[in-house]
Amino acid sequence: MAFGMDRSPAARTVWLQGLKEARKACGLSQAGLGAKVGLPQSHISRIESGAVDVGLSTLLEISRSLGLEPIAVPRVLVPAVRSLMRADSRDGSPPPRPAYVLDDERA
Amino acid sequence: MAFGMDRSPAARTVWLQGLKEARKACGLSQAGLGAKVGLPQSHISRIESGAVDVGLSTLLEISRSLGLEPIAVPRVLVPAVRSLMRADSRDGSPPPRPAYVLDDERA
DNA sequence: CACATAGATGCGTAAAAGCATATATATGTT
DNA sequence: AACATATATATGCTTTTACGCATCTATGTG
Repeated sequence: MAFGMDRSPAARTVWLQGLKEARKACGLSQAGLGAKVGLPQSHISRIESGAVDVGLSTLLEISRSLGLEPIAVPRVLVPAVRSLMRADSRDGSPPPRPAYVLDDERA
Repeated sequence: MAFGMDRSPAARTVWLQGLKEARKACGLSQAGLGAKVGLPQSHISRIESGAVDVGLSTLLEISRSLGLEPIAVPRVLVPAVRSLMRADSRDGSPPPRPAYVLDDERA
Protein backbone atom coordinates (compact mmCIF):
# COMPACT_ATOMS: atom_id res chain seq x y z
CA MET A 1 0.00 0.00 0.00
CA ALA A 2 2.85 2.39 0.24
CA PHE A 3 1.58 4.78 2.86
CA GLY A 4 3.63 7.92 2.73
CA MET A 5 6.22 7.01 5.36
CA ASP A 6 5.81 8.10 8.92
CA ARG A 7 6.46 11.69 9.93
CA SER A 8 4.82 11.26 13.36
CA PRO A 9 6.61 11.92 16.64
CA ALA A 10 6.88 8.17 17.21
CA ALA A 11 9.08 7.84 14.16
CA ARG A 12 11.82 9.94 15.70
CA THR A 13 11.22 8.99 19.34
CA VAL A 14 13.88 6.31 19.40
CA TRP A 15 16.48 8.76 18.18
CA LEU A 16 15.42 11.47 20.62
CA GLN A 17 15.32 8.93 23.44
CA GLY A 18 18.95 8.16 22.74
CA LEU A 19 19.90 11.82 22.90
CA LYS A 20 18.01 12.24 26.16
CA GLU A 21 19.85 9.32 27.71
CA ALA A 22 23.15 10.67 26.44
CA ARG A 23 22.35 14.02 28.03
CA LYS A 24 21.63 12.41 31.39
CA ALA A 25 24.72 10.25 31.08
CA CYS A 26 26.63 13.51 30.80
CA GLY A 27 24.96 14.74 33.96
CA LEU A 28 23.35 17.62 32.13
CA SER A 29 19.94 19.19 32.65
CA GLN A 30 17.92 20.45 29.71
CA ALA A 31 18.98 23.96 30.68
CA GLY A 32 22.59 22.89 30.97
CA LEU A 33 22.58 21.33 27.56
CA GLY A 34 20.77 24.34 26.17
CA ALA A 35 23.46 26.61 27.57
CA LYS A 36 26.19 24.49 26.00
CA VAL A 37 24.69 24.65 22.51
CA GLY A 38 23.04 28.07 22.77
CA LEU A 39 19.45 26.87 22.75
CA PRO A 40 16.62 27.71 25.15
CA GLN A 41 15.70 24.97 27.61
CA SER A 42 12.15 25.12 26.31
CA HIS A 43 13.27 23.92 22.94
CA ILE A 44 15.27 21.03 24.34
CA SER A 45 12.16 20.01 26.22
CA ARG A 46 10.00 20.01 23.11
CA ILE A 47 12.63 18.20 21.09
CA GLU A 48 13.04 15.40 23.63
CA SER A 49 9.30 15.01 24.05
CA GLY A 50 8.90 14.71 20.29
CA ALA A 51 6.63 17.76 20.23
CA VAL A 52 8.73 19.32 17.47
CA ASP A 53 10.67 17.92 14.56
CA VAL A 54 14.18 19.14 15.30
CA GLY A 55 16.25 20.48 12.42
CA LEU A 56 19.50 18.88 11.27
CA SER A 57 21.68 21.80 12.39
CA THR A 58 20.26 21.73 15.89
CA LEU A 59 20.49 17.95 15.96
CA LEU A 60 24.17 18.11 15.03
CA GLU A 61 24.90 20.75 17.66
CA ILE A 62 23.19 18.78 20.39
CA SER A 63 24.70 15.43 19.41
CA ARG A 64 28.23 16.80 19.17
CA SER A 65 27.99 18.64 22.45
CA LEU A 66 27.19 15.25 23.97
CA GLY A 67 30.23 13.63 22.38
CA LEU A 68 28.22 11.96 19.64
CA GLU A 69 28.54 12.19 15.86
CA PRO A 70 25.51 11.30 13.72
CA ILE A 71 26.67 9.09 10.84
CA ALA A 72 24.63 7.66 7.97
CA VAL A 73 25.52 3.99 8.10
CA PRO A 74 24.65 1.54 5.30
CA ARG A 75 21.88 -0.68 6.58
CA VAL A 76 23.92 -3.86 6.26
CA LEU A 77 26.57 -2.41 8.56
CA VAL A 78 24.23 -1.27 11.30
CA PRO A 79 24.58 -4.46 13.37
CA ALA A 80 28.36 -4.28 13.16
CA VAL A 81 28.38 -0.66 14.28
CA ARG A 82 25.98 -1.33 17.13
CA SER A 83 28.10 -4.22 18.29
CA LEU A 84 31.13 -1.97 18.19
CA MET A 85 29.32 0.57 20.36
CA ARG A 86 28.24 -2.07 22.87
CA ALA A 87 31.79 -3.36 23.16
CA ASP A 88 33.08 0.12 23.80
CA SER A 89 30.62 0.79 26.61
CA ARG A 90 32.00 -2.30 28.40
CA ASP A 91 35.56 -1.05 28.72
CA GLY A 92 35.39 0.01 32.33
CA SER A 93 34.94 3.74 31.96
CA PRO A 94 31.55 4.59 33.51
CA PRO A 95 29.39 6.71 31.25
CA PRO A 96 31.19 8.36 28.31
CA ARG A 97 32.26 11.42 30.32
CA PRO A 98 31.42 14.12 27.80
CA ALA A 99 34.90 15.56 28.05
CA TYR A 100 36.46 17.83 30.55
CA VAL A 101 34.58 20.76 29.19
CA LEU A 102 36.85 23.57 28.11
CA ASP A 103 34.18 26.27 28.25
CA ASP A 104 33.04 26.10 24.64
CA GLU A 105 34.08 22.69 23.56
CA ARG A 106 33.92 23.16 19.85
CA ALA A 107 33.71 19.53 18.73
CA MET B 1 34.78 33.34 23.20
CA ALA B 2 32.26 30.54 22.89
CA PHE B 3 30.42 31.71 19.83
CA GLY B 4 27.02 30.09 19.69
CA MET B 5 27.90 27.05 17.58
CA ASP B 6 27.31 27.08 13.89
CA ARG B 7 23.79 26.83 12.51
CA SER B 8 24.81 27.97 9.03
CA PRO B 9 24.19 25.95 5.85
CA ALA B 10 27.90 25.09 5.72
CA ALA B 11 27.61 23.25 9.01
CA ARG B 12 25.25 20.66 7.54
CA THR B 13 26.59 20.69 3.97
CA VAL B 14 28.88 17.72 4.50
CA TRP B 15 25.98 15.65 5.74
CA LEU B 16 23.72 16.72 2.90
CA GLN B 17 26.49 16.13 0.39
CA GLY B 18 26.64 12.54 1.55
CA LEU B 19 22.91 12.10 1.06
CA LYS B 20 23.07 13.62 -2.41
CA GLU B 21 25.83 11.22 -3.41
CA ALA B 22 23.88 8.32 -1.96
CA ARG B 23 20.85 9.37 -3.99
CA LYS B 24 22.84 9.45 -7.21
CA ALA B 25 24.49 6.14 -6.33
CA CYS B 26 20.97 4.76 -6.18
CA GLY B 27 20.28 6.18 -9.63
CA LEU B 28 17.51 8.37 -8.30
CA SER B 29 16.54 11.89 -9.37
CA GLN B 30 15.33 14.42 -6.81
CA ALA B 31 11.82 13.74 -8.06
CA GLY B 32 12.33 10.00 -7.84
CA LEU B 33 13.57 10.24 -4.27
CA GLY B 34 10.75 12.61 -3.45
CA ALA B 35 8.22 10.11 -4.77
CA LYS B 36 9.75 7.34 -2.69
CA VAL B 37 9.49 9.27 0.56
CA GLY B 38 6.40 11.32 -0.28
CA LEU B 39 8.12 14.70 -0.50
CA PRO B 40 7.93 17.32 -3.24
CA GLN B 41 11.00 17.49 -5.48
CA SER B 42 11.31 21.17 -4.64
CA HIS B 43 12.00 20.33 -1.06
CA ILE B 44 14.66 17.78 -1.88
CA SER B 45 16.33 20.45 -3.98
CA ARG B 46 16.40 22.97 -1.16
CA ILE B 47 17.57 20.36 1.34
CA GLU B 48 20.49 19.24 -0.81
CA SER B 49 21.53 22.79 -1.59
CA GLY B 50 21.53 23.60 2.11
CA ALA B 51 18.92 26.29 1.57
CA VAL B 52 16.79 24.82 4.34
CA ASP B 53 17.51 23.07 7.61
CA VAL B 54 15.84 19.69 7.10
CA GLY B 55 13.93 18.19 10.02
CA LEU B 56 14.88 14.93 11.69
CA SER B 57 11.79 13.06 10.47
CA THR B 58 12.44 14.02 6.87
CA LEU B 59 16.12 13.24 7.27
CA LEU B 60 15.32 9.76 8.57
CA GLU B 61 12.87 9.09 5.75
CA ILE B 62 15.35 10.16 3.09
CA SER B 63 18.29 8.32 4.62
CA ARG B 64 16.40 5.09 5.08
CA SER B 65 14.95 5.18 1.60
CA LEU B 66 18.56 5.30 0.40
CA GLY B 67 19.53 2.29 2.49
CA LEU B 68 21.21 4.37 5.18
CA GLU B 69 20.56 4.55 8.90
CA PRO B 70 21.67 7.67 10.79
CA ILE B 71 23.35 6.57 14.02
CA ALA B 72 24.77 8.74 16.82
CA VAL B 73 28.25 7.33 17.24
CA PRO B 74 30.51 8.20 20.20
CA ARG B 75 33.25 10.45 18.89
CA VAL B 76 36.04 8.07 19.85
CA LEU B 77 34.46 5.37 17.69
CA VAL B 78 33.97 7.49 14.59
CA PRO B 79 37.28 6.47 12.96
CA ALA B 80 36.52 2.80 13.54
CA VAL B 81 33.07 3.14 12.01
CA ARG B 82 34.35 5.05 9.01
CA SER B 83 37.02 2.45 8.45
CA LEU B 84 34.34 -0.21 8.59
CA MET B 85 32.37 1.63 5.93
CA ARG B 86 35.38 2.02 3.67
CA ALA B 87 36.16 -1.67 3.94
CA ASP B 88 32.59 -2.55 3.03
CA SER B 89 32.59 -0.38 -0.09
CA ARG B 90 35.59 -2.40 -1.34
CA ASP B 91 33.85 -5.77 -1.36
CA GLY B 92 33.23 -6.02 -5.08
CA SER B 93 29.63 -4.90 -5.30
CA PRO B 94 29.60 -1.68 -7.35
CA PRO B 95 27.66 1.07 -5.66
CA PRO B 96 25.48 -0.05 -2.72
CA ARG B 97 22.56 -1.00 -4.95
CA PRO B 98 19.71 0.52 -2.92
CA ALA B 99 17.77 -2.74 -3.03
CA TYR B 100 15.63 -4.15 -5.70
CA VAL B 101 12.89 -1.75 -4.87
CA LEU B 102 9.65 -3.44 -3.93
CA ASP B 103 7.48 -0.42 -4.63
CA ASP B 104 7.42 1.03 -1.13
CA GLU B 105 10.45 -0.43 0.47
CA ARG B 106 9.55 0.19 4.05
CA ALA B 107 12.96 -0.20 5.64
C1' DC C 1 7.38 28.31 53.95
C1' DA C 2 11.18 30.15 51.10
C1' DC C 3 14.30 28.97 47.68
C1' DA C 4 16.32 26.25 44.67
C1' DT C 5 16.60 23.32 40.35
C1' DA C 6 14.36 20.63 36.45
C1' DG C 7 10.96 20.37 33.02
C1' DA C 8 6.59 22.11 30.61
C1' DT C 9 3.47 25.67 28.11
C1' DG C 10 1.51 30.07 25.74
C1' DC C 11 2.63 32.93 22.26
C1' DG C 12 5.10 35.64 18.52
C1' DT C 13 8.22 35.26 14.69
C1' DA C 14 11.33 33.36 11.41
C1' DA C 15 11.86 29.53 8.68
C1' DA C 16 10.60 24.59 6.78
C1' DA C 17 7.31 22.08 4.13
C1' DG C 18 4.15 22.10 0.16
C1' DC C 19 2.17 23.54 -4.46
C1' DA C 20 2.74 25.51 -8.86
C1' DT C 21 5.71 27.14 -12.16
C1' DA C 22 10.10 28.26 -14.26
C1' DT C 23 14.69 27.13 -15.81
C1' DA C 24 18.16 24.10 -17.29
C1' DT C 25 20.01 20.03 -19.82
C1' DA C 26 19.81 16.68 -22.51
C1' DT C 27 17.99 13.70 -26.83
C1' DG C 28 15.67 13.33 -31.00
C1' DT C 29 13.46 14.93 -35.56
C1' DT C 30 12.83 17.63 -39.74
C1' DA D 1 20.60 24.94 -37.57
C1' DA D 2 15.81 25.52 -35.15
C1' DC D 3 12.08 23.01 -32.94
C1' DA D 4 10.00 19.68 -30.14
C1' DT D 5 9.96 16.46 -26.15
C1' DA D 6 11.50 14.58 -22.07
C1' DT D 7 13.83 14.63 -17.82
C1' DA D 8 16.29 17.04 -13.89
C1' DT D 9 16.75 20.87 -10.90
C1' DA D 10 15.53 25.57 -9.22
C1' DT D 11 12.29 29.54 -7.59
C1' DG D 12 8.08 32.36 -6.11
C1' DC D 13 4.50 32.14 -3.06
C1' DT D 14 1.37 30.19 0.81
C1' DT D 15 0.73 27.36 4.87
C1' DT D 16 2.55 25.06 8.66
C1' DT D 17 5.86 24.62 12.26
C1' DA D 18 10.44 25.06 14.59
C1' DC D 19 12.63 28.16 17.47
C1' DG D 20 13.02 31.79 21.11
C1' DC D 21 11.33 34.54 25.10
C1' DA D 22 8.72 34.63 29.15
C1' DT D 23 6.17 32.26 32.35
C1' DC D 24 4.32 28.50 34.78
C1' DT D 25 4.28 23.92 37.16
C1' DA D 26 6.50 20.41 39.47
C1' DT D 27 9.82 18.35 42.70
C1' DG D 28 12.91 18.72 45.89
C1' DT D 29 15.73 20.66 50.44
C1' DG D 30 16.90 23.57 54.40
